Parts: sequence; C-alpha cells; structure tokens
Amino acid sequence: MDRPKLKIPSMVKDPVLIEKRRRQIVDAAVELFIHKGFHRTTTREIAKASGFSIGTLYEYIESKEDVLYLVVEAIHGEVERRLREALCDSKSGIEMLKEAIRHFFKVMDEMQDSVLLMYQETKSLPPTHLPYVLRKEEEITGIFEEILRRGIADGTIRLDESQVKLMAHNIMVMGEMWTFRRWALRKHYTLEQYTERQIALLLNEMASESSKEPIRKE
Amino acid sequence: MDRPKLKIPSMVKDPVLIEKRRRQIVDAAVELFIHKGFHRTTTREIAKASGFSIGTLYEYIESKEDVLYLVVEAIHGEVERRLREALCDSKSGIEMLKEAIRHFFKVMDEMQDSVLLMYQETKSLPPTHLPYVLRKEEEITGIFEEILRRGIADGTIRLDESQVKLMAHNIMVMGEMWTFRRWALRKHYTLEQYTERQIALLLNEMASESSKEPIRKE
Amino acid sequence: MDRPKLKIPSMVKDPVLIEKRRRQIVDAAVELFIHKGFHRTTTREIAKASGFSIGTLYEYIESKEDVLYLVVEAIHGEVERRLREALCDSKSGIEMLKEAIRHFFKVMDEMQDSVLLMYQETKSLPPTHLPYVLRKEEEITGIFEEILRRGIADGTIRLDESQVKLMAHNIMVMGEMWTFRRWALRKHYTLEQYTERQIALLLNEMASESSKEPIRKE
Amino acid sequence: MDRPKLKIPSMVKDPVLIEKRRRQIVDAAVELFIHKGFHRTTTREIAKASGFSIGTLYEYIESKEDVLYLVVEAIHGEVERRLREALCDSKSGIEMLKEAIRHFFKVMDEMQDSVLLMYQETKSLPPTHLPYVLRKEEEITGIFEEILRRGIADGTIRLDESQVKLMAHNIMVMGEMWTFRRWALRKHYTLEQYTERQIALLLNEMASESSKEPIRKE
DNA sequence: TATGAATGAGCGTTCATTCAT
DNA sequence: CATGAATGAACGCTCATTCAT
Repeated sequence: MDRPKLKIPSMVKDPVLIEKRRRQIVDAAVELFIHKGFHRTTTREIAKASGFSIGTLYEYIESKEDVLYLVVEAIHGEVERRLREALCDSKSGIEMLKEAIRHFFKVMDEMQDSVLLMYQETKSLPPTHLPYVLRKEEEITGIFEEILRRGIADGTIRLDESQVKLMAHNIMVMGEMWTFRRWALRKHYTLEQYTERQIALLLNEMASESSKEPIRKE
Repeated sequence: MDRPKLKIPSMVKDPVLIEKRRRQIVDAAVELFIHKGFHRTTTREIAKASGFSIGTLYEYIESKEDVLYLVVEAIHGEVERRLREALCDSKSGIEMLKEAIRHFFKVMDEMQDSVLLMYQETKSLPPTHLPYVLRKEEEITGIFEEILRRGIADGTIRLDESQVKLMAHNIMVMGEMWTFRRWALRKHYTLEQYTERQIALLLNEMASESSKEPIRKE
Repeated sequence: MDRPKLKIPSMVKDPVLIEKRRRQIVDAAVELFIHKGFHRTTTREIAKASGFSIGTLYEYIESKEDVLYLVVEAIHGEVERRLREALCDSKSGIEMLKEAIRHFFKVMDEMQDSVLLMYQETKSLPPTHLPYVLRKEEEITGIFEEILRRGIADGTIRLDESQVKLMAHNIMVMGEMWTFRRWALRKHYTLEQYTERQIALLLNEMASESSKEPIRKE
Repeated sequence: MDRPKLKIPSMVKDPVLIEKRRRQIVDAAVELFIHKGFHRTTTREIAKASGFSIGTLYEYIESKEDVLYLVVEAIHGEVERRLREALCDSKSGIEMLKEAIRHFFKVMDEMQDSVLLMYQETKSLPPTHLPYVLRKEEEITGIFEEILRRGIADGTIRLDESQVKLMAHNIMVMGEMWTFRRWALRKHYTLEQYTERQIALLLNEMASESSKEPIRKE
C-alpha cells in the first residue's frame, strides 16, 4: 500500500531535529488555528508559540501554508491511529463495524476542534498539497470499506459491492458532521444517542437477518 | 414564522437601487469567491467585477465580510426557493419526501460550486453574522422535518418523533456532501445512483411496509 | 478702517439665502469641530448636521476648508461683537481698560470651546485664507490698543507708545490662555481670581499713581 | 521625582537600536510636520525621510500618532534640557529668574518652528498620550515655580504663594507666544526688546524695592 | 436650487518572507 | 543552527468632491 506523504523541504539536515521542531510547530499551530483560524494567525505567532524565532520557523518550513499542511496531516494521522487502535480482533464483520463506528464517532467528539479545523481550512492548502490530504481521507475511508468487505465475506453484512464505497463515505461524513453540525446536533442529542441512531440507520439495511439485534434504547 | 434577516446598512437610501447593486455585488463575488476564495479576493476585484468603483462598493456594504454574508444569504435563499418550488402538492408523505430529496440533491448538484463555497467560507463570517446563517440552515432543515412529520401523520413514514431532527439533518448533510465530497463520490457514482441509494438507505428503516417499493436499479 | 472679509464663492445667487445657509453650516460645524476636530469631521457630517444634503453644502462653499474659515470668522466675529458691546461709555481710560479686560476674559470663558477650536485649527486653514484671520485677530487686538491710547491721552495710563502693541497682545493672550491652559489654570484659580490677578499684573506698571486702587482680595 | 514617560511599544528588542531608529524617526518627522503639518504628512514620507521602509517604521511604533508623541516628547525634552542647562548657580532668586526667562525666551526663539508645531499638533495626540504631554508641560512650568519660590525665600521676590503658579504659567505662555504670535510680534519687536519688556512687566510688581534695577533701555 | 449616487486617489497598517550576523 | 531586523507589496477602507437628474 503506497502512501506517499508530501515531503516538506527543510534547510536543516538532522531528521530527528526536524521531527522535534515540527512537532512543536504543529502543537502551537493547532491551538492557534483553532482559536483564530489559519488566515488570522501570523507566522510570528506560530514561531513564538512554538518556542523559537521566526527565522527558525522558516528553517523547517518553506511557507505558512506548509504549516497548515503539517497540521492537517497531524490531525489526520491521529484520527487514523486512534481508529486503527480499536480495530484488531473483533469476531464478526458486523460487530467490528459497529465497534469501529462507535470508536470513530468518539474520536470525532474528542477531537472535534481539530477535526473542524481540518474541515474548514483544508481549502486554504496550496493546490499542490491538497491531493495528499484527500488521499489520506480516502485512506481512512478505506478502513471502513475493508470492514464492510469483511462483513460481506463472513456473511454478517448484506451489501452490494457497488455500495461499499458510498457506505464508507457515509460513515465518515456522519462522524465528521458531529463536529461541523454540532451547533444543531448537540442541542438535541448526546453523542451516545447520536451514535446509536446513526448505527441503526446504517445497519438496518445491510445487517443480515441473522445478525440483527435490538437497537439500544436510551 | 419570523425569519429576521440581518440588515446590512447602506449609505444609499433608495431600496430599489440597493437591491439592484447588491445583486451585482453578489453575482460578481460568488464567481470570484468560487475561484479564488474569500480571503484571496480583494475588495477592488469585487468592485471591478461588479461594474463599479471601490467607493461605490462601500456605499452598499460596510465591510468585506458583509459581501460574504450577502453571498451566503443569496445562496441559501436560492437553495430554499428552489427546494420549496418542487414541494407543494404531492400525495403521501413518503412520496413527498422522496421527491424533495431528489430535488434537493439535484439543486445541490447544480449549485455545487456555490454550495461548496458557502460551506467553506461560512467560518469567515463575523461572529455577529454567523447566527443568521445557521438559523437559515436550520430553517431549510426544517422543511424536511415538516415533510417527515407529514409522513408520520399520514402513516406512510414510520419514525419516532425524537429522530425527526436527526433524519432531517442527515438528508441535508447527504445533499451537501455531494458537493464537498465530490472529489471522491463523482469517481464512483452518478448523481442518480447517489440519490437513489441514499434514499434507499434513508427510507429503508422508516418506510412503512405498505409503502415500500422496489428500489430503482441503475 | 478697511476690513476686507474673504469672499467665499457660492454657486447660489440669492445673498439672503447664502447668509441663512451659511449660518446653518457654521452652527453645525462649530459643534462638530469642537467635539471631533476639523480633520475627523467629514463633509457629510457637516451637511447632515446642517440639515441638508452634501450636494447642497457644496453649493455654498468650495471646499471643506471654507467651512473652517467660515467657522473661525464667525467665532472671531462674535468675540469682537461681544467685546465692543461692553465698551461704549466708561469714564477714564484705565477704568475702560479694566472693564474691557474683565469682559474679554468673561467672553473667553463663556466661549472657551469655540475659542480653543479656533486656536487649534487655524493652522489647517489654506494659506490663502490665513491672512484674513490674522488680520481679524489684529483688529481685535487693536481694540485694546485704542483703549490703552485713550488712557495715555487722558493721563490715567502711563505707558510708552512703543509698548502699546505689546501690552495689547499680552491682554489678548492672557484672555486666550484661559482657554488653552484651562487644564492647568482651572485647577488653581477661578475666573474671577484669574482676572483680577492678571489685571493687577498688567496695570501695576502702567497705572498712574493717582489712579491706583487697592487690588481686590479674594 | 517621578516622571513616568509613556512607553511606546516596539517589535524590536534591542533598546539601543530602538533609541537610534526613533531618533531618526523624530528628526525626519519634525521636519515634515513643520512644513506640512501632521495630518498632511504620510507614514510613507516619514519612513522615507527616516531612511528606511514603511515596514521598518512600524517596527518601532504602533501608529502614526505614536510618531507625533515621540516628536512632541523630544521637543519638550529639548526645551527642558536647554532650560535647565542655564540654571545652576546664580546668586539671588530674582537674578536667577531673569536669567531663566531670558534663556527660555531665547530657546523659544531658536526652536520656534518646533515649539509652534508642538503647540498646534498636541491636540492630534490620542487621548491616552495627551496627559503625558500636559504633565511634561507642567513640569517645565514647575521650574519657574521653583525659581520664584527661591526668590521669595531669599527675599528678592515679593509674591504671594497663591500667585506663584499663575506667574509661572504667565512666563511660559509669554515665551510660547513669541512663537505663536510671531506673525504680529516680529513686526514690532526684536527678541531682546520683547524679552526685556516682558521681564519688566513681570518683575515690576514682584521685585522687592531693594532689588529693583533700572530697566534696560533699547 | 437641491439632491445623493458615484468616484478613485490616497491613507494607515499588516505580515509573509529574507538574509546578514 | 538560530536569530530577528528589514522589507515592501498588498490590503481594506475613507472621504472630499463632482455632476446628472
């Protein structure tokens, strides 16, 4: 599986130092971008919050937009890491799917500010960088595709192959909409309610008769 | 039904002229924002594309952000208008819902650039203006809520009241995701495929047995 | 005595109307200039406060600076008028001088905002207009010169002719400093105290022995 | 003696450099403000005349008004420095006072453009900055108060304590009026004539009999 | 006479980026 | 490697003035 990460050039040679400094940059920038937005945050602020000078900042990036890319990549990375963490072993495909969705929604909830940030600022990425971000998004979506296929294979999920991609995207968007529609959803539903109802909606159609279980009541 | 539109102040008195000029501004700005984004578009560009001078532009708005608000409001307005157009008479609730969804998704498709723009730039709105936009979004969502309740009332839709809001939001987001996920969805689905499958997903659970019909095959 | 008032051109022919409109302009502008200063006041504000449109304003003046001239001229005019009012009859030169000073200081106090305005904004006058204002200032100063000479003539004031001008300017400045140093003087002196002490200072030297009177104690 | 100077923030850290650059700014701005006035001078002109770019200018100030404050402060500072220079030792209070006045008037004459500038533009200072300027003006006035009190103490000056402040302000204003009334005074008096006559006027009343000396004749 | 919409030169200020030290 | 002073293009916005109606 090829995942060609975009290689942001740096004036500095030592890769360990690069790693360390960029983590500082990302940590500082995430905070700033969440509170002020990408455009209203200045490079000086990023440098200062990172703990070094503006000159040093530019030793590790080539442009302000690189910082945005680094940030988006980091958030994406964390989402993926956390999602994969909770995957491993589960027995049947459908069980795995439900657990994955629950976990994913929980991650979305816990990382809501970051996820929202990513959602809103991705468009400010330079056209060169954007494809890498979309690729990553597809990759994460791919996780759900795989689970769906696993369920199809083991007979616990009834779904036409042509619909696998769509269903995976639906799951992704339903997770993300918990962040970008929180202004409305939070007023009426808790995360748990939201999660179970969406699962019910998604699985109703595709759960094989045998695997159907009563929906939890809240 | 009170829908308090935000009143953007103008130096010009004649309301007809204001209407006319603001339409020019919106038309010009939508195009520019779609292609360059809000932040990368300058007020001078907006003025020029509107067909008058920068001074005249500022006779009809107070700040660049006002233009964004005007744009978002116009897009929202058109979405709502077009959606309501296709509503009126339909017989049963479920029929009405299906038609509304189909029409809504079609509008989203036709207005995809504008809708995407609205989605991405809403966050650049001044905090004062934002609530009016969210209110409008809720209002449009409310259209689907009403249809759902109508179906519940006439027995063609089986859905708990507590889920009405969620379902309406799901419909909205599914329409909008056709624009903001087009980079992925377009590769695998036509609008028609996308529409019918999402309808199937949404209705499967709530369609009363009696009203169930075979899903169209593409 | 020639006092060539600057003739501000107007597009309007009727002199009565000009007079009327310009009075409106001056009244509005004085208020605005006092509170916001000349530079921070816009022509639109002047027009609005005058009770007519910006177009009409420009029918009666040629530039914003004309308004300033009109204002300064009006203030100067009122100062002179009020000063001359209290002059007429008095018996001896020295008595007349004292009364004139008292009255002048009182006028300065009552018109302090206007006088201060005039003091601070005169420099914003176009070079063409300035001489007319300075001429007027000299004219008012001339009133005190005349009184001084009257006192010299009737023997109640002992003063060399070469010092007449200086003394007159001193009186003028002492009156005006009550406005432009009010931030300091008001903390320590009432207008009455200030007046009597300055009179004492001024007259001590020049009052003939015979006309000397004990200074009022406060 | 606390004289809390207003601390204008700077983006640059090195205080020596700040000092140096601000001196450049003040030198350039004084010249420009004298010839064009504060409002008609642009920040770009200030930057250019200072010898650096507009960006650099804003590294050392926060707003154009800061430049005005820096200018006024510098002029005030020089006036005070020059005045204090000529003070030190003199024998009697009255002698000291006369020397101080002569020196002060000379400084006013030599710095007439700057002093006039300060007089005319002080009102353009932001309300935050103004008090610092007035404080400074009072401080300089205080120099004369001290000399007056010294003369009272050593018996060479006869003056009620209640009049000390007024007399000090009179001296200040008489010095300053040489600049802002130069259009009239210069026509009739040389600086020396002006100085001696004003000294005569001021001292006539308060010089003790013993210390009276014949006024110089010009 | 009176109106007020239109104009656009010009302003103060910002901030991503560079580069000499 | 790190620093931070210097740069200047670019921006949003203002407002005195004009002129067609």
